[in-house]
Amino acid sequence: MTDMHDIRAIRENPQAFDAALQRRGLAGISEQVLSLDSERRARIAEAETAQADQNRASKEVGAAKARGDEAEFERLRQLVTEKKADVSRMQAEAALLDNRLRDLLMAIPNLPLDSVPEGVDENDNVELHRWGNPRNFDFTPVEHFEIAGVKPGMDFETAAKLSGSRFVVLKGAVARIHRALAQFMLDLHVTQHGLEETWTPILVLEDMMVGTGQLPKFGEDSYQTREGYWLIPTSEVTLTNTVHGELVDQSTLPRRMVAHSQCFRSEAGSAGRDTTGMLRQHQFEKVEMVSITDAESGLDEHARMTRCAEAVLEALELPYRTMVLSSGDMGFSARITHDLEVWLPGQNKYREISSVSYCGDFQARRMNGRYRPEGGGKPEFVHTLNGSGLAVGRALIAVLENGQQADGSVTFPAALHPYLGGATRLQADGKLV
RNA sequence: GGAGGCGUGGCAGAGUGGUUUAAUGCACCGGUCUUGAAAACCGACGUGGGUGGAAGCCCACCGUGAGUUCGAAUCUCACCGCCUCCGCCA
Repeated sequence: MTDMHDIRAIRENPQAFDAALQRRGLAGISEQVLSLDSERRARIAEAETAQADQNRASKEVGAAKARGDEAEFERLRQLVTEKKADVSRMQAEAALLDNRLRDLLMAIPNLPLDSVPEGVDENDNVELHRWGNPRNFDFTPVEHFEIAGVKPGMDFETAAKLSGSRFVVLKGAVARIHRALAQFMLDLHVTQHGLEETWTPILVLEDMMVGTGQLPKFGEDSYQTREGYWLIPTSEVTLTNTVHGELVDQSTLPRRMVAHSQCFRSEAGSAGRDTTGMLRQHQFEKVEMVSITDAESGLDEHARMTRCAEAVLEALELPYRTMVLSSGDMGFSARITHDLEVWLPGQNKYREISSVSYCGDFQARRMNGRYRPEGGGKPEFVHTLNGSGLAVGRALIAVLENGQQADGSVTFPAALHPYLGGATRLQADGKLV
């Protein structure tokens, strides 16, 4: 079976496994895992012994038939039939236990690294550093959807008519700024950070959602089509699963990719949260980075990817702080996560705009993505990382709120000017100039 | 939507009921040769699981799962995925 977790590691050090889960606020489960595991192995051993007997008898049957010994042939035939029943029964028992173990392990999240701060939720996240200083406003800054120049281009009413709540229609200048942001980010990562521009499907087979960890546990958070396709909640799903079932040469690592895609989330557990504005939508755009690396360079790659995301905010002159998530606030597949929180003057707080996670071999195990070490040797699981660079809708919010002026206009960071046809600001009447 | 085809090791590709312990080639690895390299030659070379100090031994795996059979990569059925042609369509 393909292990979702390293069963050998759990056998060798069940305390460490439980301790890691407890840091996530989960009960220790190694006892249950190991009892299933040892039971399963016992059944396997029995089944294999019986199978070996059957195989031996089967071979002798052929020989007896060949030399015309009918009596011996009949006797052995009988024996094989009996053994076969034994094997079949024992294998069924083993398979049952194997499936139960698999189901159990499938639902267990990745283990936090030791460096992850202990905590139960976002209040225990630890700030690593800040960049930039929030502006001093000589007026009271408002939220993005309240800015005079933004209002004509951000239409929640029409979107609600078309699609219900948590959707938006962007028009005119606002739509263009949104597009400009995505293009700018993509260009930055491709030309400055060496990531490979990638365009992927946004409908995927169920297996891919299992591979990155959305399934089987979090099906409620995503959308599925009548045909069985899943709409990706992030292009982490497609980019990471490019190595699904693959055995690649180590020399091709690291593989650094970036994609700009639509993302779809049902926000099932977010009722009542961020209901105004376009902070939390069912459909949004994101520029996503993914790295496929080997076991040795995973953590260095994490630092690098975090820098790639930070660089976007710095280029856009948006004040932010970099957090390391506490053990209780991390996502299912992550071993460690850096969140970038951008300053939103309208809310007077820092809000998540990027999340950069190192997943170790967790996702690779689920999708059986491996590499052949240089110089030969046994295949090893790749290590995977993903990070937003950045969420486009939230970047739009940040640019609008941080650039807002007393008269309801918005000034843009210089990096964006070329992407806006040279425009430097959004007037209070909604026009770009 | 209609019709047909295909799924074998990292890759390519044999194999249609029993010496398949899965041929062969390429790639990778070790070596010989060479000033060095290439070529050539020699050798090793699938994945997972169980067991065991170790060497080893055993089991499974030819998309997945059932079935037929003394015996299945090979036959049957279902499912999954891929491809081609036609139709429709950005």
